[in-house]
Amino acid sequence: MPELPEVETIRTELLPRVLGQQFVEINILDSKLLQGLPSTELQRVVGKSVQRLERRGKYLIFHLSTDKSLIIHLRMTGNLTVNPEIGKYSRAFFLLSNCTTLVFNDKRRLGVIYLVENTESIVGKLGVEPLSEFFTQDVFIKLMRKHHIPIKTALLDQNIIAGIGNMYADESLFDAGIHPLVLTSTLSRQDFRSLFHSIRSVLSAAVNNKGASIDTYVRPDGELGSAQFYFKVAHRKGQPCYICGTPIQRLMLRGRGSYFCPRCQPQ
DNA sequence: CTTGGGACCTGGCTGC
DNA sequence: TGCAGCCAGGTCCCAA
Repeated sequence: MPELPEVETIRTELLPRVLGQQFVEINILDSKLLQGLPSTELQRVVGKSVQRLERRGKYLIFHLSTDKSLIIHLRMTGNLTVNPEIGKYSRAFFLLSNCTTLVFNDKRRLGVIYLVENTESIVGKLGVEPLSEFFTQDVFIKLMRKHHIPIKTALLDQNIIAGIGNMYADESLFDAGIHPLVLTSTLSRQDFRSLFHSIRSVLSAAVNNKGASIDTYVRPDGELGSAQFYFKVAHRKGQPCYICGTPIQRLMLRGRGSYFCPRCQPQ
């Protein structure tokens, strides 16, 4: 699933292909993508160029040479590729002035495209960027201590920290040796310090590995990411923990599967 | 404030 | 071989 490392990889690899380029042609194959925005509105982007490509949480923001910005969220199964064939799951494609074709593919049709004047109307509620300078130990501890909820629920709340999804929440908690159900209010300062460093190292390692190609995620050029090869708990139910050999378990938390080692992450 | 559930969505899997 | 039923999880929404 596209989480922060996947969206960041897409951003950096797309950047040289789209920066400064004009939209020449826009084709929406699945109008559901636009969430009710008339397709004709989106056509007004034709002739505008990409001034800046930004990631905020799991959102990708195309700042254009107009007062509107194009925002894409890939949700569960979306990806963005350049110059591929238009396939069964292609929902939209964009032709750019350098002849790059940008294709939005999405098997499960949950991905969305917004066109807005004020990007804050979409991303304004998002919490702190975990790889930014604004995310410090003290900020993290203050944010966590405001809540009394299971730590994994807190990590998944995009309005607290932006960009962590199910896979990297599990990996971070394993790295810090913290059980996903432990309440934020019962964790020690040392627990938070440890988890803070785990979040940063898990996310930055995954960015360096170009994201995790589980299910439908591919990089813009079609290549796979390799972060999945380094997963220690995510999607490893029943397999032995690399540290202690105990079989990895899975529990349900707010309708999401949570993978953890019952021995390394005691409750 | 928090929790739990449902909705969206469909490919892929299981089991009969 | 077919088909029903369930699962995957990012985000939003509603009821309790």
